[in-house]
Amino acid sequence: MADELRDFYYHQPFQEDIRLGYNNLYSQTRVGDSNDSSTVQNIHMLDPSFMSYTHEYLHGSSSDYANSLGKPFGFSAPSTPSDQAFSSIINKDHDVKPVLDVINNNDVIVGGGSETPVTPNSSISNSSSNEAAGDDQDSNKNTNNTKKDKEVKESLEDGEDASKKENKAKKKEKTQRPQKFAFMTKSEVDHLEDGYRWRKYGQKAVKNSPYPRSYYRCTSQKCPVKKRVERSYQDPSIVITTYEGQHNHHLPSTLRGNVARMLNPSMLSSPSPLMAAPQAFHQQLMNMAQMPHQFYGSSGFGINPPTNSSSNMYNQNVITQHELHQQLQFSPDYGLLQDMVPSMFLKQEP
DNA sequence: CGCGTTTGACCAGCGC
DNA sequence: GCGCTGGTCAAACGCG
Repeated sequence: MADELRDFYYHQPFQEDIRLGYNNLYSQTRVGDSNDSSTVQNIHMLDPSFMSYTHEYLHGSSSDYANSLGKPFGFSAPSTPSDQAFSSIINKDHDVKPVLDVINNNDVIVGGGSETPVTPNSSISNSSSNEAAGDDQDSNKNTNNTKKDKEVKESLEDGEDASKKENKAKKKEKTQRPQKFAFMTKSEVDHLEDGYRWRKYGQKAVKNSPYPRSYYRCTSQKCPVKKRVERSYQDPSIVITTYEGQHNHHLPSTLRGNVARMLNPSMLSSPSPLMAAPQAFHQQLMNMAQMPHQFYGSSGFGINPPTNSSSNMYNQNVITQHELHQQLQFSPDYGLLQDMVPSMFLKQEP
């Protein structure tokens, strides 16, 4: 995994946030960099299906929600003895925390923020949302921005050869941009059950980490989805999972039952707004991801957007819980938003 | 026997 | 060109 991505992970406090209904379901949208005036824009949740799936993991779901997304979730199989344990795992032991949308066609999301990496070798680069991140096959090459910029610059200066280079670069960009979605999970289990079947095809030692990284491929025929799983060396209780690509098939029927059972709302102790308005929730997430400024600034919630390149939303763009509650109460989506607003935006009141 | 894991080898990209 | 690193391959192996 990229140093910058890893560093980004490692600098996110993994908060045990029980204030919010959706434990640790954060939309982390770091914006800007102290040395880069270009803020990260067009932030996406990347793979809506996975996003919803993650959410379902934590809080259950209705098949209507899945269907509304056009995704093949048709849970119908009967329960099995393992259901209970599975459910227990999901509901209690695993706090899933979507970290960031790494790549989505035109945008790279790994924001530098004003926090600089602690790791000396690391380089949370100024991941401006320009073409410089185009060759990011592995979300780990944002540090190449300058190089790429230079390349492009030279291309512009060198005539025909230059245009060839440029075309090559563009081609490269287009061909190597699989969707990726990374998140952290607090779990003792490395490979988390997610309803799909995976075959491990590799394992590598991770630089500067005692924990290896495992590579998995979806076992369904012609399904391009891969995932990488590694454990944080700073906090071994955290598993970092990176999904790449989108499933082009249904959930394995043998597993759907378990998942369905696990996600049965009746098993949940507390009702979730998602149950009532899953579509709205999903839309909110997508909106929040794509237009963070609206949520931080112009939404009327009083959350100020990053005003300059050195803004750090973790420190500066926060409001108190009291303020938030006051403001959200006037929103028709209060319940949803209450649960959605990342706790990191909330300044703890004394 | 089928399926999944393990693990050393291999390859490509990148920096020096 | 060389070495390093991340990612993948594929044969061997284990398990039910």
